[in-house]
Amino acid sequence: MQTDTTTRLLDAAEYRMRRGGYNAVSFRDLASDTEIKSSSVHYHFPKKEDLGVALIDRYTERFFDTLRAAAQNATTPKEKLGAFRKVYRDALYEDKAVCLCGLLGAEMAGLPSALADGVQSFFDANIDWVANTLPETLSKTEKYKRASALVAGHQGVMMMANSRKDKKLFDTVTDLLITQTLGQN
Amino acid sequence: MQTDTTTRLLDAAEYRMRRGGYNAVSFRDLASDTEIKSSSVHYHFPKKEDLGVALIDRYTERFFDTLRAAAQNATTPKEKLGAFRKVYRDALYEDKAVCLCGLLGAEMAGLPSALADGVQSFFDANIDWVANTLPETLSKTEKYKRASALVAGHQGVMMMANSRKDKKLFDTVTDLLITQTLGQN
DNA sequence: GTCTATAATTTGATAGAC
DNA sequence: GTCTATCAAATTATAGAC
Repeated sequence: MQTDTTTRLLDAAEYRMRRGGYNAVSFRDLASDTEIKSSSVHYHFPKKEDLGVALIDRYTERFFDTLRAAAQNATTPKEKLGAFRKVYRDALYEDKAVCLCGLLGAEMAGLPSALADGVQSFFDANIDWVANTLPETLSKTEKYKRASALVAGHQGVMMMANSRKDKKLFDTVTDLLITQTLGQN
Repeated sequence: MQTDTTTRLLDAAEYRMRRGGYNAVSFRDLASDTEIKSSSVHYHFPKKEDLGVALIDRYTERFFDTLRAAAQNATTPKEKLGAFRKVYRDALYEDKAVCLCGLLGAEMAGLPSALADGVQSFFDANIDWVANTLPETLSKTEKYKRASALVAGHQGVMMMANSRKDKKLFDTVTDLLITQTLGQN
C-alpha cells in the first residue's frame, strides 16, 4: 500500500515550509514534487490557508504522539524532560530542519489568523506538557515559568543549531537547559 | 535634515521582514511605503540580496551599538546580562516584532548564502559578547555553554512572546534565564 | 481525482529618458 | 535619483472536460 496523494502533498509542503517559511511553498512546487498538476493540488487543498492549517494540525498531532511514546517509560522528571528533548532533537537531526511552528511563529504577523491560532496552540500545549512533568514540590507558577523557559530554549537553540554547521550546539545547550530546569527546588 | 531615501527604504524593509520574513518583502511594497517607484528602489538596491545584506549589516551594527551603550555603566555580570536582556526587550516591546536575524535564521535554508553568513555572524557575536560578561571563575567551555543557552533562550522567548497576546512572557522567562545563567558556579 | 486551459495578480529586474 | 515603460516568470486560483 503506497502513500496517498494528500499525504505526499503534506510531506512535500512540510519539507519546504520548515526550510523557507510559509511563502516559500507554492502550489506549483508541490505539484512538481508529487508529479501531479497544480490544479490537482487545489483539489486537495482549495486555498493555501487550508494547506497551512492541515500542516500545522498534522505536525502538532505527530509531535505529541511521538512525545507520548518517547515518555511512556519515563518516570522521573529528568527522564520525561529527556523524552521532550529527544523529540526536538530528532526533528532537528533527522529532518535537518527547524520546528514548523517555530518558523511560523516567527512569521506570525504575516499569516492568516487560522494559522496563527494553530501555532499558538502548539506552544501552549508544549508548555502545559512540560509543566506537568515538573516536581510537585514546585508551585504552579514556578512550574509554568520553568516550562516556558525550557520550551523557549529548545525553540531558540533548534533555530540556532540548524543555521550553523555545528549541530552539536543543540545537545550542549539542551543538556544545560534540563539541568537548570530541574535545579534548586 | 530629513531621512534619506536609502534609510527610509531600509526602515520599511526591516519593518516588513521582521514580521513576515524574507519573502514577505517586495520591491513594490517598499516603493509604495516610501512613495517612489519600484524601479527607483532598484537604484538603491540592485538585487534583493543586496537589500537583505544591507539590512542584516545595519541591524547587527545597531544591535551592538545599543548593547554597548546599555552596558556602559554595568559592572557586575548580572548588570551586563540585564543590559543584554534590555536590548532584546526593547526590540520586542517597541518594535512589536521579532529579531531580524532570528527570523532569517529560521528561514536560513532558503536564503542566499551571503544572508546566511550575516545571520551566523550575528549569533556568534551575541554568544561571544555574553560569554565575556560571565564570571572569570567559569571555564571558557562553561562560559560558552551558558552564553549559548542564554542567547537561544532570548531568541526563543522573543518569538513565542511576540506570537501571543501575553507579552509578559518575555519578562518572566528572561528573568529566570539570567538567574539560571548566573547560578551555581 | 486528475487533467487542460486560462485568468488575474505579483514579482524581480532592466532599458532608457529626464 | 527618479521616472515611464516593459518584460519574463511565478503565484494563487477557477472553469470545465475526462
